[in-house]
Amino acid sequence: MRQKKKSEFLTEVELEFMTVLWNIQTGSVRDVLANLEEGRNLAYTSAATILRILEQKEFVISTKKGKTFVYQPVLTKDAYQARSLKNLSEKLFDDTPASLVARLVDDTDLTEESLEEIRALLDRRLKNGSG
Amino acid sequence: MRQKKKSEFLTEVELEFMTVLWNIQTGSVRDVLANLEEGRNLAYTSAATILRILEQKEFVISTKKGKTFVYQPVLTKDAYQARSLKNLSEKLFDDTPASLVARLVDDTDLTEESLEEIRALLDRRLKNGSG
DNA sequence: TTGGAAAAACGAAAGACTTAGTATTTAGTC
DNA sequence: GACTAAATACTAAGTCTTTCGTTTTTCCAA
Repeated sequence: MRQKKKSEFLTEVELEFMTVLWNIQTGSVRDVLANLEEGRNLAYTSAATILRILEQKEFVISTKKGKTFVYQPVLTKDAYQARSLKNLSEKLFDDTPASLVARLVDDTDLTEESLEEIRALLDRRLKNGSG
Repeated sequence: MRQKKKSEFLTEVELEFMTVLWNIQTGSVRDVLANLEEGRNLAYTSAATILRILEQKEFVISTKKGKTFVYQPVLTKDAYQARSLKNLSEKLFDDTPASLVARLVDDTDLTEESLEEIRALLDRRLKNGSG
């Protein structure tokens, strides 16, 4: 027997939709549909269903403008990024963020610039303490 | 005959099982079951099913020892970590690893030690070039 | 050689995800 | 107030995930 757990994370399609909403900030079903990537042919009703589900899961809220619902993210992209990273770190990196960064700089083909950039922001963070 | 689409990523339970296998390196259904976290009560047949699915998806291979199958990861943990990070970076960080690290050091409560450690390995990586 | 225990094979059930069709409601127009 | 176009609500099909029960196979010991 499996109890319904409050889903903390977005499914694939949900993330796709939230990404659009994070970009356009606010929009109707048609707006979101129009901002999906080229070649994505999704029925209007499918998009409406996804948005309704996102509202059920409290990732977005809607307000009625005329006869149209306008959707807006509740969770910021930054917050969801942080949540996802925390989860990945816990589940796959033994809750050791340093090892996550190690894997990132070892196995992804990062440019020298990216590496410098990363170090620079670490330096800033270490100087400004607050930790 | 349509062959089943093999997914590139592990589901929740699959990851749980792979984590055990990455630890013990090789093991039977009973071995894996015994190494799940305390309090996880899963039927033998459930564990067997998960391992069968993992084999179907080619995350593990099995060899027969007497009447028992012994399972072994095909994909290393390192490789799967890299794959997951690449995916997260693409899907949620606009394919910009630096912004991923930025989020990590900004929003996760990292200890000073973690930060130092991360910078240290960046320094090593920058000195040893190899990029 | 056969009986029994352990393992594997098979598949079912419940829920979640994705997609979309049909039905109903609604805002504005005449 | 009735009509119409557009939006929302409802529902369903098909697949995947997670769990586990039932049936079949397999090895070994008596």
